[in-house]
Amino acid sequence: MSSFAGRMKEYPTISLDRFDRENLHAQAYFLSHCHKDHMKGLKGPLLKRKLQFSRTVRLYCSFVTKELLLNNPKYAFWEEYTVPLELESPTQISLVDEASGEKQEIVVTLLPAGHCPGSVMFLFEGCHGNVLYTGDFRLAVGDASRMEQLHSGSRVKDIQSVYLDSTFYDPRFYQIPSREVCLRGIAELIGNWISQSRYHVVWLNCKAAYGYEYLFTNLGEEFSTQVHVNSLNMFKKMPEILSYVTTDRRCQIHACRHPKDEEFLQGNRLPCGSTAADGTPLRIISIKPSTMWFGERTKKTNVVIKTGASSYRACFSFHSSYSEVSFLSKPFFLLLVTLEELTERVAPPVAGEEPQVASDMQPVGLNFMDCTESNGEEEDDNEEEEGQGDTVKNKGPKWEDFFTPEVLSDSQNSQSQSCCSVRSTSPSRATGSQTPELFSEEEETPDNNKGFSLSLSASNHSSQNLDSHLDDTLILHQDQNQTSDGVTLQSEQEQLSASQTSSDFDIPSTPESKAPQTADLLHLYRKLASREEVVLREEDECSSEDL
DNA sequence: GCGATCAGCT
DNA sequence: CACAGCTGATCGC
Repeated sequence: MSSFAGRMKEYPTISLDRFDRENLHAQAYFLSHCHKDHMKGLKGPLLKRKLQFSRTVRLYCSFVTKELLLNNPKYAFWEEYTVPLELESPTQISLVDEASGEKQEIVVTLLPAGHCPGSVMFLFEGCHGNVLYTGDFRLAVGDASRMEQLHSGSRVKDIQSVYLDSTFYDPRFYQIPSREVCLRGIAELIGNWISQSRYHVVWLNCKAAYGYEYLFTNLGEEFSTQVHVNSLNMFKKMPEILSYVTTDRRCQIHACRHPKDEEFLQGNRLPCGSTAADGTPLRIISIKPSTMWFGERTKKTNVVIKTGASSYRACFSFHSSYSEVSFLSKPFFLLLVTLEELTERVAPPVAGEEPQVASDMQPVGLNFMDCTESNGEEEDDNEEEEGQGDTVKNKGPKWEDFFTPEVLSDSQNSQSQSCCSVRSTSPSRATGSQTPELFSEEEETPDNNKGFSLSLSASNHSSQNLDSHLDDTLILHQDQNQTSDGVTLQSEQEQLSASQTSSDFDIPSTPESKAPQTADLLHLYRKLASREEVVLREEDECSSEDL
């Protein structure tokens, strides 16, 4: 369940994915996707009442999310207060303090999150800096690098904080087979089964949540059929899904549900009650989509596993794996703090006081490059993200692509949409520097507004069985990384790139590479921090389109 | 009766 | 192996 409290330190007057408690006072609401654990308080009577008295408070989400939301009668009262936004199109929103009339402008951009239908990430740009709230997401390596809105020209935007779905942000979940691979495995199993006779049917044991639809559409397409589901209502305005689902039970692929579906299966019935046509018993297999992951060094395993005489488990994940998360977050990487602290810091920090670092902070992601099996052939079949793999290894670090002082497109680009010209509280930014203060100046207090923070928040889905460092929010503090423990120092050598844009920060791991030595990293970081040139690829310098 | 919370289950 | 979300018990209002 998501444990994100709903607010970001930079913009505490807006609430995301939480609608209870303090969030009742928000000036604008954002819903990343339509999963219940991100809708806490959304049907609360207090909130409903507040809306009726407000002229300015609105809920912003994608069109699809609005549709799914309003499909549930309990949320129907949101109809007139919900503003759907197009993907990837920056929209200015006024945050109004209705008591004082005070107004603040903020620009929000919705980015596809790949978690479930309608799911988005929110990029906010305003006078308190740029922040990215990912919500839950499943993005493959390379996806984020293709998102124009995260870039200014050829550079990654200066993003102050990333509020990140950390569900699988643990090395244990190093790799989760890609959607394509999982789909292929499932389709093969289904194909082999349903081709045997019309009485051979498949039951997809899916949970009551949005997110399996792409499975239905792809299988529907592959087998020229429709998938039986309980209801079509929510999809009535989504033809691209609607055409692949049906309430007609006479099909071979089912994803219908019933509270007692396991019992039904025992009795050789499908959850919809179907049992036999013209007296011939059905031959039913069940496939349960569930997350399967592979460690850094784990050999590949089949994405479909037989768990019983007629039951299977198939790999399926709504969330990005550790490596996918790492690649996404890398450019923004710096600080980890607990969510509790983050919340505290919504209030002014105590001057001169060191923010408290989570005691269980881990050097996340340190062993990346070391990964992979040794026989070089599995890269390709394992869908390793479009074979960028081999283009990377001999290239120099591209860390500076994101963080060199020269890079500065931001002041021209994103600023133009912001309400304030330049941050006054952040001198280095005021001058246009995007250098993350890897070695923060001593005199600076760990101010909220300064430096980067990677807030692993939004969810502690996996906290139950994992070590505490995974519990919801972790922020990696910039002041930690000069220590020799390697904290955060993992990132830069993966910034290798030979790809088309300098901002292609999503690079698959390189089989031959070794984990960097701490000493080397320190050396490199010191150079970077002192703005020495480390490796520079001229051709990728800012292009004129920035302007 | 309703909401919030939690254990249990899947 | 998780997740998302239900059901049902309990408690407070």
